[in-house]
Amino acid sequence: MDARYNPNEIEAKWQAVWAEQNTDRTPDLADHTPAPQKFYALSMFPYPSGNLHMGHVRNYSITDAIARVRRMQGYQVLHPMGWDAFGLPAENAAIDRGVHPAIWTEQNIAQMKSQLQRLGLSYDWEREVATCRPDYYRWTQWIFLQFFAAGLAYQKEATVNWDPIDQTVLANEQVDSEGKSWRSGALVEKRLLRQWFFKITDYAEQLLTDLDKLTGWPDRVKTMQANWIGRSTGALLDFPIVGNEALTGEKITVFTTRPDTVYGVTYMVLAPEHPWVAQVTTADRQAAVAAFVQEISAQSEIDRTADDKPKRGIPTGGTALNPFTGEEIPIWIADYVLYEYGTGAVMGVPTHDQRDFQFAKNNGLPLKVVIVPEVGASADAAALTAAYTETGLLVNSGQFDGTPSPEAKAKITEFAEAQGWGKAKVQYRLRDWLISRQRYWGVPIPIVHCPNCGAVPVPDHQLPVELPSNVQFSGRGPSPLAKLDDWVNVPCPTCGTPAKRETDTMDTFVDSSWYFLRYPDAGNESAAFDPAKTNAWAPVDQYVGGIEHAILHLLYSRFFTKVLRDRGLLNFDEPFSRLLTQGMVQAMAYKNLATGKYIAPADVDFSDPSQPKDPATGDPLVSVYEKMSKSKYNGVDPEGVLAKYGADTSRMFVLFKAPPEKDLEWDDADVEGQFRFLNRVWRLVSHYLEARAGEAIAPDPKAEKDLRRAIHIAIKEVSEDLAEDYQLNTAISELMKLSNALNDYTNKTTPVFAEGVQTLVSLLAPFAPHLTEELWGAIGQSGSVHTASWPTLDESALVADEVTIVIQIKGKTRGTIQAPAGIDKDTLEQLALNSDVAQKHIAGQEVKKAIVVPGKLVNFVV
RNA sequence: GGGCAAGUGGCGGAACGGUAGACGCACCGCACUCAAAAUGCGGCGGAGAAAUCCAUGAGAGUUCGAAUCUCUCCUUGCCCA
Repeated sequence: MDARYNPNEIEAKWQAVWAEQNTDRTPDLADHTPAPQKFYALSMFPYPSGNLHMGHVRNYSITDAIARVRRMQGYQVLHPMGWDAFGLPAENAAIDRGVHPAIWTEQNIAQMKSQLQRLGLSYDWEREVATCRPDYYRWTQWIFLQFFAAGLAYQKEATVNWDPIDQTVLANEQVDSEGKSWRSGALVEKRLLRQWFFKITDYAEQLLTDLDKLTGWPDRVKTMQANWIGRSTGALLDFPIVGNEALTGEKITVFTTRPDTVYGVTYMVLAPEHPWVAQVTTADRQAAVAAFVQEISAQSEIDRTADDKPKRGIPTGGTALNPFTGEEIPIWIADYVLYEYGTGAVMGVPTHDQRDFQFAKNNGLPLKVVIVPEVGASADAAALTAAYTETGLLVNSGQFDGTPSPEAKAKITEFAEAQGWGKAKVQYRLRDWLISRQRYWGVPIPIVHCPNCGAVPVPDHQLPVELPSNVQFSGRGPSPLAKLDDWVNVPCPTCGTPAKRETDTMDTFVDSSWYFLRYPDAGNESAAFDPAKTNAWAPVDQYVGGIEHAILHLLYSRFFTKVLRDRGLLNFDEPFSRLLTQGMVQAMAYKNLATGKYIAPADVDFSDPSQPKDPATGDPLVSVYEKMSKSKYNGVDPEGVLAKYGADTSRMFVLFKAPPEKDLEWDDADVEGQFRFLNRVWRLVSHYLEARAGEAIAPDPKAEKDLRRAIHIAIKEVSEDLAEDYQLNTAISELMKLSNALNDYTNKTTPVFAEGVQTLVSLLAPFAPHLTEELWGAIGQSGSVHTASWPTLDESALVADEVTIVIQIKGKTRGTIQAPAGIDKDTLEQLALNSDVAQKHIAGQEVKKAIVVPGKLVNFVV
């Protein structure tokens, strides 16, 4: 064994050995009877940008440590990796640099794969998937057709972002905060296009109620999903349109969570996109209304509904009837009503809804109080300075006067139902998932549009519908696929008539909504997966990834799982049993508050160390920890850290510095600290080997027993830290304690010391796999430490002869005594009472009560 | 505005309702060295000579005992409006 720890040398050596021996191959569950204990450990797969960043290092180090621990604990482990490889950046590279997206993507995958391998992550690379490869997206298409067959994939008109200069559709992320195209700078317009949707709303209730099953998920993620689904109970109420020949007998239906306020309705509002707008509008109002509609169409949804923006609207001249009061009320259109949400129309109750209140005040609409806080309270609308949104008693509400408002919700709904004016309704904020993308680098939607048969699924045996490779990328005009006539024009699979392929591709979230089902059977060429294999490995036992996926990716994956279960392909209904959302990796950034610009750390003027300055302006800079990013010049490249300290130190640092779910502040000094620790472990083993080779020294029984206790405390604590919640930072601190105890122990020749060294190497293995593999061989163990078993806790070793007992007087700690372990309560109380500490503080006072916690403390109440 | 987290030394962070600050970083002292680095030993919340006292965002409460449980408030972050 070398005297010096040389990480680069041993890491390269062991990575080659592991690769050659295929150490991390997944065991075959079918080989084991009875069924073995399986463990499916999964990190969220990355987008292959070509550059590994610290967030990846953190994510994968966490999951790898977990996978390695479980292997050592005897589980059969599946720990795969793959690539979320479709998406915009590849298409941009094609436009900007003329390199085909497939080539660009595969190059990036190769690059990132070698970076990942440098980290010593125990992946079974035989199961690698890449969503952009036909052997994968063939099955994405097949799953789409499963949805289609189940009536869960359908087309409807929806708005898209339209760039009028480039004549192309833009993704939301290609539109900046000012509503301009990132490429052309043109003001983005809204256009209606016929597009594909997944009917996730059919599963809204299940997706909500099943959150209760997810006991291994962080509460905040569940809350975020629940908010996103947004279940609200209320009523659909109908307001007949009056005085309009074209719409005779038609009704405007609104959804409201406050049917108790229906007697206070003083106007109706339609979304500007509502199909009846033109017909409802009276002749004299047509021009003004059309202009308003045009203007609103240019605004983003966020602008339209933001709380701090004034709500704008204009009257249509049309009139509706409030059937409850018999009053005629004006119909308006306004920006804050969205056509996609609810029924695209709302009832206006200015007195009991704050948004309606402001709208009515701004537009001179009447107010009518229908709920008062208590009996006899003023019902004067003019006196209100804000809407009264609390519960109360109904007034001005006909037969419902005096009813408490919560009760009135149900009563008025029942009454409406009886009268044929409406019905109770559960509404969700969740909308159907728009999966159509008008671009090239995605999964082609396997549909052919036939003039006779309509939308016809491409037959299974014709899958995959491959992406053509002879494509021009300009970033202008329609999707590259739509421009390829020989690709678009095909006969209808059903009737043979000339027909056209669907040219939309799928949202990349579709690709990632099922990849975890593919890993258990990644090579399958005749099915997306063999249900027997996927049911055996899935659900994922531990999923690890960023909080930014708390809503969409995780919700979509849950949706897919439920749909595929209902199609008989899966026997479970939640894909991820436990979820760990790791925090961000942050680093110090220097910001000039005056200019709002970030300064690269290398450029900062540190001539006054207490006050960094902007080298250009001389302004003082504030230093703050922020998420690593190019724009803030605070990124730390993993390659540099790996080259300098090696993979083991990098892994140890990201695992030790903060609990996994919290943000981690990058600090070079702390990386050094971890490097020092690994060096100490190296020297410890080195000293141990020297001592072992020399003459044995007679052991001191008491010291040996204490050391053995320290060893088994470490086993206990580390095992507990890794049991469920993965407190990796404290697990490593326990290893440091054990290392310190062994270092302090002078007689390194004894069997107990040898046990200590072997235990330390084993417990450290999941975190620093290369170092421990080297040391495992050096101390004379055969095979790999990673296939060795996890140290077994000997409970008897934890028992101490003497324990420290805390002496408290009236709950205040006054000192400690040493007492024999395992003595009975009364003896302990006597011992404590007679102690110097107790005598001094009791000082003649009467002891009224003594609380004795065996092995811990005695508290005297005087 | 609503919901969910969180607030502990100079810093990151530990603490089944039971000695607050484990472990690490930074810093200080000492040893080794011509010197430095590395390494090793020791110190390190505040006040005090000490005995002790005070300290977990603020305030109340429950309890023999509260960083931990309850309530009110303040601050920060995230999600939803």
